Amino acid sequence: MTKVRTRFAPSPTGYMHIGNLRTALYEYLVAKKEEDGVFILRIEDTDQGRLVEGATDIIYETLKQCGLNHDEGPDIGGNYGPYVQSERMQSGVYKDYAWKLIELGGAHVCFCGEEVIEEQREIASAKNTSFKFDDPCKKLSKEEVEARVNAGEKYVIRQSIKEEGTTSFTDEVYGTITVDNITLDEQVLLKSDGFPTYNFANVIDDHMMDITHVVRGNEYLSSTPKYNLIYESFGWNIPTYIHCPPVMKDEQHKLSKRNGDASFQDLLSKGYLSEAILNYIALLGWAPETEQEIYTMDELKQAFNVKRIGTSGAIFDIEKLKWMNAVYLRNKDFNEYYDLVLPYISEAVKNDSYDKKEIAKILQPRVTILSEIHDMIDFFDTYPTYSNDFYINKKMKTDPEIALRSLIETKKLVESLTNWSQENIHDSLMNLVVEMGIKNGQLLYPVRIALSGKEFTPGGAIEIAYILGKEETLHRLDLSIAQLS
RNA sequence: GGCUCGUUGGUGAAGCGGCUUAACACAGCGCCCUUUCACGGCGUCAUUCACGGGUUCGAAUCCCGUACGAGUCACCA
Repeated sequence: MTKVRTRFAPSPTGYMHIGNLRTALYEYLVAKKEEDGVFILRIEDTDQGRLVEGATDIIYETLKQCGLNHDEGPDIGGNYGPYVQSERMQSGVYKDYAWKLIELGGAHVCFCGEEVIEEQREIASAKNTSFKFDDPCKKLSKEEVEARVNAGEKYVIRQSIKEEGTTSFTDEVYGTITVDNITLDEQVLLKSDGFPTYNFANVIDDHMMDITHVVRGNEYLSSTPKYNLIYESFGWNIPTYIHCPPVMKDEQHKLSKRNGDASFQDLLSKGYLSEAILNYIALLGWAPETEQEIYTMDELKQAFNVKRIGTSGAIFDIEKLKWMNAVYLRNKDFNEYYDLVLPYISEAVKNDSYDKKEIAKILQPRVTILSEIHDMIDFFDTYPTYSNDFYINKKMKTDPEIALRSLIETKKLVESLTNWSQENIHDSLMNLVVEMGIKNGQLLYPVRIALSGKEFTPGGAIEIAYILGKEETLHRLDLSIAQLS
């Protein structure tokens, strides 16, 4: 059995999209499932018009952040280089192969301008029949073609497809697909600027790089027979195809760059972890055999199986990603989590006298995405103005009147406290509850409101008081007592 | 319009002819735990698998048709 070789072949046209990233993930997994599988990065930049500066760096950066490390690629080399199509072109390979394909009867030279095609299209639509370009250049003699090419006339090379028969192929996901050759379009292989089209470069490169498994979106399903015809003309081995269903924004629309839908970079900047994103998208369109949902990359390599990729589009559900992100955050070892979260805490809480570690602790079971941290803990720094209505809570059986009594007693207690430990604060307050003959919530709920000025907070009264320190606790208690009086 | 593909709950999905009066997870709802919110625990949420026929003792699972959706038909990838 030959080594499995897969390739991720993006165009450098901007941010990395979720669907794209998922394709990269699947390609990586298909290769890495095997001991000696090879994952390759190839840059497809044959469309000079759409190139975006810096886009290639985003691709490198993203793969790195995701741990989808490639074994061969433009930045690290390999035995099948170059790995950028515009560089490959320099040797004239695509042109040579295109001409060779002509000799083999799989292609022909075409001098038609857009007008000729347009004209035929109009006639077809006028007659209400389906359009298929019937290239008059196919009838040109070899001599005439040579003469015109030599004379410097602009030309393209189009694929030649016979009208009879059918072409079938088997996709690992979608099964066997058969089409009538007559419906196949004689696509351009080599553009007039000398660049190959994606369709052609792809076939040539995949063959030259010994790619064994082609993983791509199902939008290529209908052009795959055309590629296979090229492989057949050359007498090359056809790779194993793995077409993936699209990642959708909603039932009708794919997730796309054009609509400004969230990219991988956007998600990162909103505070999603790359591991969580990857884990989540692995499950979009692929179902594991077991009920496990949280996977490390190694586990994913083990569990991944092309046969369990689905066939229908999957809607990207940010809610589930949020949940998964929270799971990752919660399950992290505290120190690792702390490193991750510290910048966000420091940004929200500038006051250095507060113990950031304690803040991180109360946050860990509650954070979902990092960017939400700010609003959760900014009350430590800036005591907000709040409404006395916050003191009304039916379940806790508190109202402003009870609150005022509790706060006054708490203040007296706090003033007398000498040992400012969480344990001591807890025990003293609990004693006070007993002394006052009220319920826990009637004391602790108002105190928490008084200290935070917020209805909901990470952590309860005791934790917050502990972090604020005795002085600030008394200060806030005073302010709240004044407000309630 | 032609061709190709798809259709299980709000979402991701399992199921591949009887074990299914359709798993699991997210979201929702309710309860418990509890000093708020979370975390954790428990329960509930499709009598039904787009629809209509057929095959079969038996169908979400096989076949045919219809509807709806997507992709493709570029010198884009």
